[in-house]
Amino acid sequence: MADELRDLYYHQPFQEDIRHDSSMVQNIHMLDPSFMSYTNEYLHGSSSDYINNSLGKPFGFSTPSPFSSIKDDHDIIKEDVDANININNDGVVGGGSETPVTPNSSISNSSSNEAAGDEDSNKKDKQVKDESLEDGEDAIKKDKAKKKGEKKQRPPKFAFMTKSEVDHLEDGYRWRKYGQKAVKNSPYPRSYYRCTSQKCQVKKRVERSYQDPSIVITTYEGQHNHHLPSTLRGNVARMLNPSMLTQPSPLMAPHVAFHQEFIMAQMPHQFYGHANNAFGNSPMYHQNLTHPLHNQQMQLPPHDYGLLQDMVPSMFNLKQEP
DNA sequence: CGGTTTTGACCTGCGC
DNA sequence: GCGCAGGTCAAAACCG
Repeated sequence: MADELRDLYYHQPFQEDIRHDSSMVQNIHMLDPSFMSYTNEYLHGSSSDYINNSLGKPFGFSTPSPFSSIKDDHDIIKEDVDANININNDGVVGGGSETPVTPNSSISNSSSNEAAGDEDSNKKDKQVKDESLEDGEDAIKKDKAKKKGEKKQRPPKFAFMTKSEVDHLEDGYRWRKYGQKAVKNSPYPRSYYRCTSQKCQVKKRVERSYQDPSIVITTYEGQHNHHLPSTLRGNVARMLNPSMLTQPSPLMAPHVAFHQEFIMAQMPHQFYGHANNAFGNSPMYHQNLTHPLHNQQMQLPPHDYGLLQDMVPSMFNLKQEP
């Protein structure tokens, strides 16, 4: 399993910056809670191992070419889903024995994160119940009782790193910042955002790597249950239009203030399965694709958009429509 | 004026 | 039980 997962999804736009370490790659998976603990451990600076191990190789890219390694979209999806099933059932990532073991073990971090997710989910539940029940306290008590008895499922998460001068990267959705916290061992704070759409509980965390301040780490949690805001939709769609892959994009214009490059991304099928996901519409991805430095390797045959097509199927469908 | 950001307080879980 | 860290709340400030 670990071998199968290896080399999938991992893009390596900065080969000069990111050292290969496939032994780490196989321990990472976007939808895997263990992976999240991994990212926490290695990116959030909660462990000294972050300092020792992650410099220059936090995600251990092992694939020379972003797309050449992607043999078949369907295979990837299948493997991805299978991996998630295993991960969710076992609670341990495949090849877990190779998961970095640190004083703050990934397991403990995972449980911590999971607890946080549970907490958050419970709060959401609380809010919903408070709205539906007149006796809010009873609802809270019930939730607390429920919380002790059973383990709630975490919403899927995935994280990626982007080289950017701006913290909050435009991804086509509207976000409201609801918190900011100082990150231990990091001079850079972590910001918490929530999708502004009603009933959409997608959240994201944004923080800057203190190892490389030019890198922004974005973690999405949940799945959008709505379409892109209409005002943004056109721009995003245009940005993701495959015909633009080898052409200058509006975002690539010289006047664009920031330069951001996609350093790492994993696209769990659950996320890019439909167009209305947080990542599939990310202009960051597009920018990476269109970056002059990467144009060569990013140029794709017109008939095969590979991962991009999988990420934003509706965009491709759109193109076919009159 | 409505939406967003800021920021200190609060809550929760975990490790010791 | 206590302290710490992560995450969230919510009032005030800010902004277009």
